[in-house]
Amino acid sequence: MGVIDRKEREKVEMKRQILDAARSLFLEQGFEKTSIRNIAEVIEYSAGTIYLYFKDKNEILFALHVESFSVLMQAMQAGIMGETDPFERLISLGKHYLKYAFENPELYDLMFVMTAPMETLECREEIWCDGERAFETLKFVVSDCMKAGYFKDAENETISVMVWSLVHGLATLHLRRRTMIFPETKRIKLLEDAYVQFIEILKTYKK
Amino acid sequence: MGVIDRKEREKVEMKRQILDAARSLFLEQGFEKTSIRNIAEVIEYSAGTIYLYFKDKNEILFALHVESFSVLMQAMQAGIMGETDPFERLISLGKHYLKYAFENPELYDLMFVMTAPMETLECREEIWCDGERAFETLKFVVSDCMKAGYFKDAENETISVMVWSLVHGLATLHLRRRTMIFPETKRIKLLEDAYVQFIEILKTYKK
DNA sequence: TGCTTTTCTGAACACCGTTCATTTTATTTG
DNA sequence: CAAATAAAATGAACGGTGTTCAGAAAAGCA
Repeated sequence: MGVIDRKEREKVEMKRQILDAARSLFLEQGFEKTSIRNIAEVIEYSAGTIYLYFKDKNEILFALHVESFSVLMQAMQAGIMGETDPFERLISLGKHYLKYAFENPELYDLMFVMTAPMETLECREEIWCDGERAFETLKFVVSDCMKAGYFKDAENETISVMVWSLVHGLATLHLRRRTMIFPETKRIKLLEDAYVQFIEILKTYKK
Repeated sequence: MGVIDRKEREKVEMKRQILDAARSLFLEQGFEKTSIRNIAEVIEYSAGTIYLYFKDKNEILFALHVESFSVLMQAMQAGIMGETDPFERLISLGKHYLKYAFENPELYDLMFVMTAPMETLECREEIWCDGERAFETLKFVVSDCMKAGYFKDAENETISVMVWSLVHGLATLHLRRRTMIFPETKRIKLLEDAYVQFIEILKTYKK
């Protein structure tokens, strides 16, 4: 029967509609202020229908989180491919990561700050594969840097966590409004400078 | 009239009761799951009464945020006073900051991650003084390090933002469950190693 | 066409933050 | 002390939330 195939397609299509509506509402008015009823209204279905396609609101967040990772991964890959020198690759990787965070604040939040998507994973007893893949990419680049003599003989994973923490820290301090203490016009510059400075210091730590 | 003095004391006392109840509920079951009605129940008043002492829920969060900063500032001061060498002070400052974050995850969240307290400030058109004071402390220590020849001739503020971002990144990646990708037994060690490694790299960046 | 299965709805539930008329309590005045 | 006034506390109500589920509507099959 081609019917069940079509039904399957329709189910996927409906999930798409829900996610598209959810994403657009989230980006427009934030997560907190977006309700299931809002999403239902946009796709012109009743609120109850949403629950035939997603277990709960967290599962919608989680699905968007997965989507967003594929975009970030592309950006990161672009960052790597644009350079040949290992250390330049690391610099570019970080820049692309930060660029993604600043250009997609709500999505970055979903991927690396909100606890809701992690709760979905935990109750499914699954692993955070998307995060792991992104981190593996970083480790890969760090590994090449080490082969080129950078980072003396530190542990790859230690260096990678350090780099990740730094860029994540820069991103979240800003996205969660803690750069309020700096003049508005200088905030971005200060964060960029801090990143450049960090890279500069890293560069000098060679064998 | 001694009456209005007493009334004033009673008002302060009531605010204390509310904040104590709120803090204990928050630490116990998180912010999201604590309602005004919950708080009211603990102090054995009706929910409406809370609003005679605090404008809204955000203002309660903000008050706790202020409280928490005074504890963090003490911890940071202790970190500085425990050492005499400028660079050792910086190391200790960071350690105490991280210790506070890991020992008081909910409060750290309130101080540096949640947007609610910042919104209270923004609609009051005030400055985030508490954050500023903490950052000034860091800048002070960095300044002493620079006088001792560290950080070549980088900008104090740039270095300070970098250090803050790194420790904040370490803290939030963990508190918001993004260290799930590492084996549970090694998470803390990895974060500590990353901090030590960062310090080690910083140390070598001298004039 | 009638029967079954799938899909969808919308009312209901138990919450939430917040407001406000009303009642209770405390203070001041005659 | 009693009456009048002022302050504090209540609890119902409002409009919202996520979520569930009996019953209605639509689709697929005989």
